Amino acid sequence: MGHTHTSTEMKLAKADALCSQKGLSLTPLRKRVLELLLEAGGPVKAYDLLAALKPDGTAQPPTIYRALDFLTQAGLAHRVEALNAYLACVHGHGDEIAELFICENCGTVREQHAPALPDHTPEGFEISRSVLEHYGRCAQCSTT
Amino acid sequence: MGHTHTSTEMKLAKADALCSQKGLSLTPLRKRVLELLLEAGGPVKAYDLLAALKPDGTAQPPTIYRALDFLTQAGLAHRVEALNAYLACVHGHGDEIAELFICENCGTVREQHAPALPDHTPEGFEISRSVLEHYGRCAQCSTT
DNA sequence: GGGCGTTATGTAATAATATGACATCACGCA
DNA sequence: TGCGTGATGTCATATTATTACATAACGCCC
Ligand SMILES: [Zn+2]
Ligand SMILES: [Zn+2]
Ligand SMILES: [Zn+2]
Ligand SMILES: [Zn+2]
Repeated sequence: MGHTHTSTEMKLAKADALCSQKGLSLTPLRKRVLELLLEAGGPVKAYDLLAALKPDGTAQPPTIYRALDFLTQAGLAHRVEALNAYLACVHGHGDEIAELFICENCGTVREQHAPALPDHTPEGFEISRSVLEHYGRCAQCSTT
Repeated sequence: MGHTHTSTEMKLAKADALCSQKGLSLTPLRKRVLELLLEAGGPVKAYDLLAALKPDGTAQPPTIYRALDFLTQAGLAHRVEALNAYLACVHGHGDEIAELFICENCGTVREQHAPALPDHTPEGFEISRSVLEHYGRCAQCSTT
């Protein structure tokens, strides 16, 4: 059994624990979608996930969008806004939020934490959600 | 003649100047789209712009997407990724990039500058474009 | 065990957003 | 004038996402 597979299983187990702790139910369908995201190791489009769920094409869009909504709400995945794609979250976030560095050459995404309150937030503005995405070339791709 | 109108005209004149300086041509169509964005004073959807361009519904999508591409390339407008909407840029950016604070209650957007190189950028990552959007409640809407 | 509310899923239809491909037009320039 | 280039017009289609309603699964009370 390869390393990736084992790692995926561990992450799924962690997700299970996190969900039951929060009173959320990580159903087989939702878990399967998270597994697909983890296996992909990068951003995946909703319709690609849909096709992977049911290769015969019988799964309908709401199936995948509902699962993705759940996962993003639960903090187990992020939506990459400028790609219309979804990404498994690689580490729980507390107060901090996700900041993504997306390589346009090789497609890899590096996820980091960023402070919930950016510098120079306008006086009185209450942030409920932030989108922090940087596009460019990763170190690997820059040198070639 | 009201203040808003005058201000829009001034901004259009500035845009004209900026374009000729850069060797870009702010054609009537492109200028009209920018004018619509300026008049709206906030994010507008592509198909709404399209409808405004030709209320009889004869304008086709590529018309508006091409104009928006031009305006965003020229730095005269921004795409608000998480809204699928477009926004006139209220001030030229040099090296700095746009950071948007979007009120989900009243729809107003506050645009600020942010440094092109965020803290903790991964070693060697070359950023070509960043998306910085914060959603929440503005000061006005927080107090009510 | 039988009703019953709640949550999750299945399914069909459609809406909303965006692009590709090719024709035509306008304009500067040899 | 003829040509090359950039801009626009137009038709078709692709991609992304939601609404609405039916069904299923499950716990809970009786
Ligand atoms: Zn994350
Ligand atoms: Zn790369
Ligand atoms: Zn701007
Ligand atoms: Zn507000």
